[in-house]
Amino acid sequence: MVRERTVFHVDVNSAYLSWEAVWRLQHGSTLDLRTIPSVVGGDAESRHGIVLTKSIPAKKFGIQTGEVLWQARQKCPNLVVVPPNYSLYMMCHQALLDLLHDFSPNVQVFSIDEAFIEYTGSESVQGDAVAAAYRLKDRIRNELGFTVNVGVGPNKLLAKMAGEFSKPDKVHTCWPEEIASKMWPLPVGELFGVGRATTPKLQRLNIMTIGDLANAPDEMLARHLKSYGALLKASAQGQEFSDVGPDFRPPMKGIGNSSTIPFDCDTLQEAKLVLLSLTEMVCMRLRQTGLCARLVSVSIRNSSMNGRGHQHRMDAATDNTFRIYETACRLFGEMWQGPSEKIRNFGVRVSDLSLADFMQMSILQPYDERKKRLDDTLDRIRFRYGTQSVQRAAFLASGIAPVMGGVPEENFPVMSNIV
DNA sequence: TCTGGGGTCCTAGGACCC
DNA sequence: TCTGGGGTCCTAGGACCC
Repeated sequence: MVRERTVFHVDVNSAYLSWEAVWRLQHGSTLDLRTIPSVVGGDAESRHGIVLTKSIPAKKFGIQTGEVLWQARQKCPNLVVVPPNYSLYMMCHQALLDLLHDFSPNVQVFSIDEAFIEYTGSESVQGDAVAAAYRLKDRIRNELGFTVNVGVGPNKLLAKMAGEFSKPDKVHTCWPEEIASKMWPLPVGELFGVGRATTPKLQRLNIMTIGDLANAPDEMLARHLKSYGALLKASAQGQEFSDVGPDFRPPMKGIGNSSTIPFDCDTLQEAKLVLLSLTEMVCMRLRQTGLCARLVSVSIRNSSMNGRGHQHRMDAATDNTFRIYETACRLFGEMWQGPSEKIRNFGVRVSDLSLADFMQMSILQPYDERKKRLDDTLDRIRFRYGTQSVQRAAFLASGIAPVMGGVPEENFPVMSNIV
């Protein structure tokens, strides 16, 4: 049967852990991490000790993604914890992408381990959609060594929901006539868009399953969830109309980096170094994409895990590290209570972006050619020799990294265009 | 024993203008 | 003698995703 529209969703099973397992097997290990209770976890010493990905056996112990490692170990004393290796994951991501592009010209990357494929119109060449989904799944397993789930449906939402039905190494469909039997019995929290905060809200309204949500009165949803209620109800009914395609990527809205530092910061001097370090990374990425920003936001989280943020709209867009750093410092100064408040996490983010080519000259902040040259020089050195190859003198013996935050080698837009 | 990092979108209240 | 109302911008905060 040929459908009006057919979309695939491909999702790597326990991505980081699978990739780690495959790499180890290929490098002489006899132990397959996927077959034992194991997790990829951050470094507890530097206060990054959470579960990033769990194996299926680990899941059976009740271990959850995002959980702190010591809690996970309490649930499973024999838990094997391995550190993350992001460059390996980027390579695996690329390998998967290459294979998907070989399978179809219409691939939309959704995250490091997920992608959509528009299969509409491919039946005449590749045959029945479900059979093709099985071929794709098996080919990934045989050629790359890790398993995926492939969800098949009439739109991106249902394809994605289908991919979740059971794991690993599975193909599932969720066609319109299957929504009631396959999707509606699931707990409402399983629906894309229903998270930690909305689940209890819906449960209080006696909405326990996706089916309950699909049949809930509009007026009640609007009263408790505003416009989000109608969106979620439409999702529960399987309605979603966005396109698949690399061209459909929404333009980038902002660039930010944040970091939990290994110690609690309680001096202005240290705080400013952390802010500079983050600003270096943010601005490097900003200049790399040829953009300038007008809005600077700083966020902090203190030792009690309470967080807040401040933002400032500058008179003119800039990509200059020093200007953005100065703004960030001022914002921090405005919201920090002083040494009594110990800060564990800092974030710097820029938004309200515009093309650097059309950067406005501001009368208040005259364009500073020397600052621009310094930025360009540092960028070139760091691009060639690595981010740690040059550093500002203030960082020497500070114990604070001169450039902080990850550089995503690829931009992963969230499905903001869903609906 | 201690809780990551990268994003996007929506809402609400106050300021300000006409 | 009485105190409108709509629109937009700015800022903070919360929700969601992987």
